[in-house]
Amino acid sequence: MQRHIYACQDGCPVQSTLQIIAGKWKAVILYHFFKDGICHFGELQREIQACSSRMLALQLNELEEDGVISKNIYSTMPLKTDYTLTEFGKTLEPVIDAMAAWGNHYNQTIAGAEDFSQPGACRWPVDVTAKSKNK
Amino acid sequence: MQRHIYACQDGCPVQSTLQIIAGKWKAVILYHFFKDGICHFGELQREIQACSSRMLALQLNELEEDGVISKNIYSTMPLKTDYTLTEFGKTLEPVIDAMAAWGNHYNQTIAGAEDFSQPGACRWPVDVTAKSKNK
DNA sequence: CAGAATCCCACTCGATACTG
DNA sequence: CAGTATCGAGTGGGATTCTG
Repeated sequence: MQRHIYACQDGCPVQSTLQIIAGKWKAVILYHFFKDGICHFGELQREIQACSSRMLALQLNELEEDGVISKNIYSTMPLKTDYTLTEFGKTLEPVIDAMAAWGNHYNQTIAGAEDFSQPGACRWPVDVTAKSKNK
Repeated sequence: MQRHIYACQDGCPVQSTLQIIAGKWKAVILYHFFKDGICHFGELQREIQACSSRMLALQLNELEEDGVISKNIYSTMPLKTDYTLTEFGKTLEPVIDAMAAWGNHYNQTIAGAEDFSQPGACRWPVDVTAKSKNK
Protein backbone atom coordinates (compact mmCIF):
# COMPACT_ATOMS: atom_id res chain seq x y z
CA MET A 1 0.00 0.00 0.00
CA GLN A 2 1.23 3.44 -0.79
CA ARG A 3 1.77 5.95 1.88
CA HIS A 4 0.24 9.16 0.83
CA ILE A 5 1.13 11.89 3.23
CA TYR A 6 1.69 14.70 0.84
CA ALA A 7 0.30 15.08 -2.63
CA CYS A 8 3.46 16.93 -3.70
CA GLN A 9 1.33 19.27 -5.71
CA ASP A 10 3.20 21.99 -7.51
CA GLY A 11 6.38 20.04 -6.91
CA CYS A 12 7.01 22.02 -3.73
CA PRO A 13 10.52 20.99 -2.70
CA VAL A 14 9.76 20.95 1.01
CA GLN A 15 6.85 18.61 0.43
CA SER A 16 9.13 16.30 -1.50
CA THR A 17 11.54 16.23 1.39
CA LEU A 18 8.77 15.62 3.87
CA GLN A 19 7.56 12.73 1.76
CA ILE A 20 10.75 10.96 2.84
CA ILE A 21 11.49 12.16 6.34
CA ALA A 22 8.11 13.12 7.76
CA GLY A 23 7.47 9.90 9.65
CA LYS A 24 7.11 10.44 13.34
CA TRP A 25 10.60 9.13 14.12
CA LYS A 26 12.40 9.09 10.80
CA ALA A 27 14.42 12.24 11.26
CA VAL A 28 15.45 11.12 14.73
CA ILE A 29 16.47 7.72 13.42
CA LEU A 30 18.50 9.29 10.65
CA TYR A 31 20.13 11.61 13.13
CA HIS A 32 21.46 8.65 15.05
CA PHE A 33 22.62 7.00 11.85
CA PHE A 34 24.64 10.05 10.97
CA LYS A 35 25.85 10.92 14.43
CA ASP A 36 26.63 7.54 15.90
CA GLY A 37 26.92 5.36 12.84
CA ILE A 38 24.42 3.15 14.56
CA CYS A 39 23.22 0.15 12.67
CA HIS A 40 21.42 -2.20 15.02
CA PHE A 41 17.83 -2.31 16.10
CA GLY A 42 18.60 -2.54 19.79
CA GLU A 43 20.94 0.40 19.71
CA LEU A 44 18.29 2.57 18.17
CA GLN A 45 15.81 1.45 20.77
CA ARG A 46 18.19 2.44 23.50
CA GLU A 47 18.81 5.83 21.95
CA ILE A 48 15.19 6.62 21.21
CA GLN A 49 13.38 5.34 24.22
CA ALA A 50 10.18 7.17 23.51
CA CYS A 51 9.73 5.13 20.33
CA SER A 52 8.21 1.69 20.76
CA SER A 53 9.75 -1.26 19.00
CA ARG A 54 6.67 -1.52 16.84
CA MET A 55 7.02 2.05 15.64
CA LEU A 56 10.74 1.70 15.22
CA ALA A 57 10.26 -1.30 12.96
CA LEU A 58 7.57 0.44 10.95
CA GLN A 59 9.65 3.54 10.43
CA LEU A 60 12.70 1.52 9.46
CA ASN A 61 10.63 -0.42 6.97
CA GLU A 62 9.40 2.75 5.37
CA LEU A 63 12.88 4.18 5.19
CA GLU A 64 13.98 1.00 3.48
CA GLU A 65 11.05 1.14 1.06
CA ASP A 66 12.08 4.64 0.14
CA GLY A 67 15.65 3.59 -0.49
CA VAL A 68 17.11 5.62 2.35
CA ILE A 69 18.55 2.70 4.24
CA SER A 70 19.21 -0.93 3.47
CA LYS A 71 18.91 -3.88 5.75
CA ASN A 72 21.02 -6.98 6.15
CA ILE A 73 19.55 -9.82 8.13
CA TYR A 74 21.77 -12.49 9.64
CA SER A 75 19.68 -15.49 10.53
CA THR A 76 21.99 -16.47 13.29
CA MET A 77 20.85 -17.07 16.84
CA PRO A 78 20.19 -14.69 18.42
CA LEU A 79 18.95 -12.76 15.43
CA LYS A 80 21.15 -9.98 14.17
CA THR A 81 20.34 -7.26 11.70
CA ASP A 82 22.23 -4.26 10.59
CA TYR A 83 21.07 -1.20 8.81
CA THR A 84 23.19 0.98 6.60
CA LEU A 85 22.51 4.25 4.88
CA THR A 86 22.35 4.00 1.12
CA GLU A 87 24.22 6.51 -1.01
CA PHE A 88 20.87 8.12 -1.54
CA GLY A 89 20.21 8.21 2.20
CA LYS A 90 23.50 9.94 2.81
CA THR A 91 22.35 12.88 0.73
CA LEU A 92 19.94 13.69 3.54
CA GLU A 93 22.75 14.51 5.92
CA PRO A 94 22.64 18.30 5.40
CA VAL A 95 18.95 18.29 6.23
CA ILE A 96 19.37 16.31 9.42
CA ASP A 97 22.43 18.35 10.31
CA ALA A 98 20.49 21.56 10.02
CA MET A 99 17.78 20.18 12.26
CA ALA A 100 20.31 18.95 14.82
CA ALA A 101 22.16 22.25 14.79
CA TRP A 102 19.01 24.21 15.39
CA GLY A 103 17.90 21.83 18.13
CA ASN A 104 21.27 22.02 19.84
CA HIS A 105 21.16 25.74 19.86
CA TYR A 106 17.64 25.67 21.18
CA ASN A 107 18.50 23.21 23.92
CA GLN A 108 21.52 25.17 25.03
CA THR A 109 20.34 28.74 24.87
CA ILE A 110 16.67 28.55 25.47
CA ALA A 111 15.77 25.33 27.17
CA GLY A 112 19.10 24.84 28.85
CA ALA A 113 17.69 24.76 32.29
CA GLU A 114 14.80 22.47 31.52
CA ASP A 115 14.52 19.01 32.90
CA PHE A 116 14.22 16.56 30.04
CA SER A 117 13.52 13.64 32.33
CA GLN A 118 9.93 14.78 32.56
CA PRO A 119 7.85 13.87 29.50
CA GLY A 120 6.53 16.99 27.92
CA ALA A 121 9.10 19.08 29.66
CA CYS A 122 10.42 20.43 26.39
CA ARG A 123 8.28 23.49 26.37
CA TRP A 124 8.69 27.07 25.45
CA PRO A 125 9.82 29.43 28.16
CA VAL A 126 7.47 32.34 28.64
CA ASP A 127 9.84 35.03 27.52
CA VAL A 128 10.17 33.63 24.04
CA THR A 129 6.48 33.38 23.34
CA ALA A 130 6.10 36.76 24.97
CA LYS A 131 8.46 38.23 22.44
CA SER A 132 6.03 37.30 19.72
CA LYS A 133 3.17 38.92 21.54
CA ASN A 134 4.58 42.40 21.97
CA LYS A 135 5.66 42.54 18.39
CA MET B 1 -3.80 22.21 26.11
CA GLN B 2 -0.29 21.18 25.53
CA ARG B 3 0.71 19.47 22.41
CA HIS B 4 2.90 16.58 23.22
CA ILE B 5 4.35 15.07 20.14
CA TYR B 6 7.82 14.29 21.33
CA ALA B 7 8.93 13.73 24.87
CA CYS B 8 12.30 15.28 24.06
CA GLN B 9 13.93 12.67 26.20
CA ASP B 10 17.68 12.85 26.40
CA GLY B 11 17.47 16.34 24.97
CA CYS B 12 17.89 14.95 21.47
CA PRO B 13 18.34 18.05 19.31
CA VAL B 14 16.37 16.67 16.38
CA GLN B 15 13.42 15.97 18.63
CA SER B 16 13.55 19.53 19.88
CA THR B 17 13.43 20.79 16.33
CA LEU B 18 10.58 18.49 15.47
CA GLN B 19 8.67 19.73 18.46
CA ILE B 20 8.37 23.00 16.57
CA ILE B 21 8.16 22.10 12.90
CA ALA B 22 6.68 18.61 12.86
CA GLY B 23 3.11 19.63 12.19
CA LYS B 24 1.78 18.21 8.97
CA TRP B 25 2.14 21.50 7.11
CA LYS B 26 4.35 23.65 9.27
CA ALA B 27 7.55 23.21 7.31
CA VAL B 28 5.73 23.93 4.07
CA ILE B 29 4.16 27.03 5.54
CA LEU B 30 7.50 28.26 6.79
CA TYR B 31 9.03 27.59 3.40
CA HIS B 32 6.57 29.97 1.81
CA PHE B 33 7.20 32.53 4.49
CA PHE B 34 10.90 32.47 3.76
CA LYS B 35 10.69 32.11 0.01
CA ASP B 36 7.85 34.42 -0.85
CA GLY B 37 7.62 36.62 2.18
CA ILE B 38 4.00 35.66 2.22
CA CYS B 39 1.91 36.98 5.03
CA HIS B 40 -1.75 36.48 4.23
CA PHE B 41 -4.01 33.54 4.81
CA GLY B 42 -5.38 33.46 1.32
CA GLU B 43 -1.96 33.51 -0.26
CA LEU B 44 -0.92 30.50 1.72
CA GLN B 45 -4.09 28.70 0.73
CA ARG B 46 -3.34 29.36 -2.90
CA GLU B 47 0.22 28.11 -2.55
CA ILE B 48 -0.61 25.01 -0.53
CA GLN B 49 -3.74 23.73 -2.16
CA ALA B 50 -3.59 20.31 -0.57
CA CYS B 51 -4.03 21.89 2.84
CA SER B 52 -7.58 22.72 3.86
CA SER B 53 -8.35 26.09 5.41
CA ARG B 54 -9.12 24.35 8.66
CA MET B 55 -5.71 22.69 8.78
CA LEU B 56 -3.99 25.84 7.69
CA ALA B 57 -5.58 27.77 10.52
CA LEU B 58 -4.69 25.10 13.04
CA GLN B 59 -1.07 24.96 11.95
CA LEU B 60 -0.76 28.73 11.97
CA ASN B 61 -2.20 28.84 15.46
CA GLU B 62 0.32 26.34 16.70
CA LEU B 63 3.16 28.20 15.08
CA GLU B 64 1.98 31.33 16.82
CA GLU B 65 1.70 29.52 20.15
CA ASP B 66 5.28 28.43 19.78
CA GLY B 67 6.45 31.92 19.05
CA VAL B 68 7.51 31.21 15.49
CA ILE B 69 5.14 33.66 13.86
CA SER B 70 3.01 36.50 15.04
CA LYS B 71 -0.37 37.57 13.81
CA ASN B 72 -1.90 40.98 13.27
CA ILE B 73 -5.62 41.13 12.74
CA TYR B 74 -7.22 44.11 11.06
CA SER B 75 -10.92 44.12 11.77
CA THR B 76 -11.72 45.90 8.59
CA MET B 77 -14.20 44.62 6.06
CA PRO B 78 -13.34 42.36 4.40
CA LEU B 79 -11.24 40.87 7.16
CA LYS B 80 -7.50 41.19 6.78
CA THR B 81 -4.75 39.46 8.70
CA ASP B 82 -1.07 39.32 8.25
CA TYR B 83 1.45 36.96 9.62
CA THR B 84 5.07 37.75 10.20
CA LEU B 85 7.97 35.64 11.30
CA THR B 86 9.29 36.49 14.73
CA GLU B 87 13.02 36.88 15.25
CA PHE B 88 12.89 33.45 16.76
CA GLY B 89 11.06 32.06 13.74
CA LYS B 90 13.69 33.44 11.43
CA THR B 91 16.31 31.25 13.08
CA LEU B 92 14.57 28.29 11.48
CA GLU B 93 15.55 29.45 8.01
CA PRO B 94 18.63 27.21 7.69
CA VAL B 95 16.52 24.18 8.51
CA ILE B 96 13.84 24.98 5.97
CA ASP B 97 16.50 25.94 3.45
CA ALA B 98 18.18 22.58 3.80
CA MET B 99 14.86 20.83 3.28
CA ALA B 100 14.05 22.95 0.26
CA ALA B 101 17.49 22.41 -1.24
CA TRP B 102 17.25 18.67 -0.89
CA GLY B 103 13.73 18.63 -2.29
CA ASN B 104 14.75 20.74 -5.27
CA HIS B 105 17.57 18.41 -6.05
CA TYR B 106 15.26 15.46 -5.68
CA ASN B 107 12.63 16.98 -7.92
CA GLN B 108 15.12 17.86 -10.62
CA THR B 109 17.32 14.83 -10.76
CA ILE B 110 15.14 11.97 -9.69
CA ALA B 111 11.54 12.86 -10.06
CA GLY B 112 12.04 15.37 -12.83
CA ALA B 113 9.86 13.54 -15.25
CA GLU B 114 7.01 12.90 -12.85
CA ASP B 115 3.63 14.47 -13.20
CA PHE B 116 2.84 16.36 -10.04
CA SER B 117 -0.70 17.08 -11.08
CA GLN B 118 -1.65 13.58 -10.03
CA PRO B 119 -2.07 13.18 -6.28
CA GLY B 120 0.38 10.64 -4.98
CA ALA B 121 2.47 10.95 -8.08
CA CYS B 122 5.52 11.87 -6.05
CA ARG B 123 6.82 8.37 -5.78
CA TRP B 124 10.14 6.71 -5.95
CA PRO B 125 11.35 5.52 -9.32
CA VAL B 126 12.20 1.86 -9.31
CA ASP B 127 15.88 2.22 -9.93
CA VAL B 128 16.48 4.12 -6.73
CA THR B 129 14.78 1.63 -4.49
CA ALA B 130 16.47 -1.10 -6.48
CA LYS B 131 19.83 0.34 -5.59
CA SER B 132 19.11 -0.38 -1.97
CA LYS B 133 18.14 -3.95 -2.73
CA ASN B 134 21.28 -5.11 -4.44
CA LYS B 135 23.43 -3.66 -1.71
C1' DC C 1 17.36 -10.37 19.67
C1' DA C 2 14.59 -8.43 15.92
C1' DG C 3 10.65 -7.97 14.53
C1' DA C 4 5.34 -9.28 12.70
C1' DA C 5 0.41 -9.74 13.97
C1' DT C 6 -3.59 -8.45 16.42
C1' DC C 7 -6.56 -5.62 19.11
C1' DC C 8 -8.50 -1.27 19.98
C1' DC C 9 -9.00 3.40 21.64
C1' DA C 10 -7.81 8.42 21.06
C1' DC C 11 -7.06 11.50 18.21
C1' DT C 12 -6.53 13.52 13.35
C1' DC C 13 -8.34 15.62 9.77
C1' DG C 14 -11.84 16.28 5.90
C1' DA C 15 -16.46 17.99 4.96
C1' DT C 16 -19.79 21.10 6.01
C1' DA C 17 -21.87 24.98 7.94
C1' DC C 18 -21.59 29.31 10.24
C1' DT C 19 -19.65 34.27 11.71
C1' DG C 20 -17.59 39.04 12.11
C1' DC D 1 -11.86 37.42 3.57
C1' DA D 2 -10.24 34.82 7.50
C1' DG D 3 -11.27 32.07 10.14
C1' DT D 4 -14.22 28.90 14.15
C1' DA D 5 -17.60 24.99 15.44
C1' DT D 6 -19.28 20.63 15.01
C1' DC D 7 -19.56 15.90 13.48
C1' DG D 8 -17.96 11.54 12.13
C1' DA D 9 -15.10 8.13 9.47
C1' DG D 10 -10.49 6.71 9.34
C1' DT D 11 -6.14 6.03 11.14
C1' DG D 12 -2.01 6.25 14.10
C1' DG D 13 0.17 4.11 17.40
C1' DG D 14 0.38 1.83 22.27
C1' DA D 15 0.00 -2.62 24.61
C1' DT D 16 0.36 -7.16 24.18
C1' DT D 17 1.43 -11.51 22.29
C1' DC D 18 3.88 -14.57 19.21
C1' DT D 19 7.90 -16.30 16.15
C1' DG D 20 12.56 -17.57 13.88
